[in-house]
Amino acid sequence: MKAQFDHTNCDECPIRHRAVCAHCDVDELEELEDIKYYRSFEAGQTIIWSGDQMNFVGSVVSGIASLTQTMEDGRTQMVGLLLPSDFVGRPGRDSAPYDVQATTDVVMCCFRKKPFEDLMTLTPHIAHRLLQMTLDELDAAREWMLVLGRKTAREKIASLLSIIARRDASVGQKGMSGQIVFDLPLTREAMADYLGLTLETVSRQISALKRDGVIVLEGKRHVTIPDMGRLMEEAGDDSDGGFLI
Amino acid sequence: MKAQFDHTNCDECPIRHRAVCAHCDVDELEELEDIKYYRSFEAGQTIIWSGDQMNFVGSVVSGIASLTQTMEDGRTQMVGLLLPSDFVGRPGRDSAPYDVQATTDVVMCCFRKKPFEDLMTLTPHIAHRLLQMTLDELDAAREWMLVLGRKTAREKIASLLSIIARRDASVGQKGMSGQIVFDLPLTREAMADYLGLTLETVSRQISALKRDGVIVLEGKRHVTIPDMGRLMEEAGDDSDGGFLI
DNA sequence: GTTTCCACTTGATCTCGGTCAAAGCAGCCA
DNA sequence: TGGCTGCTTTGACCGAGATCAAGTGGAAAC
Repeated sequence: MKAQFDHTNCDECPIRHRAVCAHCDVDELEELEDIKYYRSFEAGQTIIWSGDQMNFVGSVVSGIASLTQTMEDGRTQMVGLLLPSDFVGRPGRDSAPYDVQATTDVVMCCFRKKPFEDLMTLTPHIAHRLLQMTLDELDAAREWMLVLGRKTAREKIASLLSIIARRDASVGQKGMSGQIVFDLPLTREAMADYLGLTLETVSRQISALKRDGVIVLEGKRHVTIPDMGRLMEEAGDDSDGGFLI
Repeated sequence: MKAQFDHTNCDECPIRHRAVCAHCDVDELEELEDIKYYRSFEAGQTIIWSGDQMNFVGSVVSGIASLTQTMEDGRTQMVGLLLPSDFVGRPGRDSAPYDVQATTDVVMCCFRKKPFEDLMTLTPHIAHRLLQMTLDELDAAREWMLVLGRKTAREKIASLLSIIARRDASVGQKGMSGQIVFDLPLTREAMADYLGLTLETVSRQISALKRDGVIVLEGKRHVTIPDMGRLMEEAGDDSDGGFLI
């Protein structure tokens, strides 16, 4: 598992064009290459515990990780979904503010924090890129606040499906009837934790969307979206939201 | 109103030690001073409309502003509260992702975006400080996701009160019985928009907290917290949360 | 083959917060 | 002084989603 990424050159990296190292020039990339190493995690494993010292930062290369906060009585809220190319860690901070968990098997490209921070002060490209990525995350978090605070259960499910579709999907039949097909990377419980619902409600609403023809389910995880516009309407988003079919 | 800040030197600025310009050295500060200007807004005024071109960035000097997202059918969610020293704007972005509104009368210290961005590429202090502030905002947004997704109405109110208390309060009687006293800067409706509730529910829960002695109200806005620990328990936060009385 | 397990579905009931409606209350203008 | 106007409180009722409780189905284990 680990070997499949070891010794990979950065310019062959599948996520490089979206990750923090995008737009780095050749010598910057070499510096990064010197301090990087890969780590693998199995589904369910906790990558970082809330409050832990974090001695590395890095990017998700494959798989899905999640950021979760938990109250003493066990109520949990997922506060972020990390897909390939997303950045993990806070340069300049010592301890993690929430748990990071591997939702599926995950491979990460890691940098020890100190050398990375040093590099960041020297290479404005990286600092700039990191600021842009952080601003994107902030926008995503705030968009999610609207979902959590004001949307109905059905709208929440539709919102989650369209977010996953947007980042994770492959287009099936091309052309005008461009269906979107993907596998849900989350259990019903994980979806519930992301959406601020119970898993029963998630299940019921998915059944309802299926009954109404908004989605097509094969098995429990394989989803087809016959009409992305319809799904976005169900999500309550402005008609297009910059989404490209 | 405007005149009271015009021509002020940065090193006399009341919010300077917390704002984006903190830790700048003298010549950096002079550069900022060259491109800064003040703008005032009245309570209720919209500072930036969602989707607008943003040609400036800046810091809140006094007053309170809020970031809000609105759905087509009118449901609105406040996604951020900007207190003095908080930064407004996204270097490197053209259009605003949400409305910025003056909740009270607001004075802002603005910089035209282009010169600020240029300055940022030259002065690592500012870029670094901005990244740190953005990471703080991200943490705050994610903490709020837990509030929106998993807390009860009573816990939501208690959470909001303790956040305002933390940043906005003055300590009354010093010593062991350190009461905390402040004026609510938000209407019941604005609180509801922040908490994902209706204004009626906000009103009822405030009445309940008052009845139970968690808070003391004089009039509708003046709040005394006799026991901050008690309030934080009601908010469902971990006992101390790093809060210092 | 069948047992077990786990993720999921479905049903019955309850409850918290939303909705609708009516006052209360302070500041403001005439 | 009196009536507006806008913010707030309070009450009565309702419903979306939570809770509690079976039941289903498919894949791995024996």
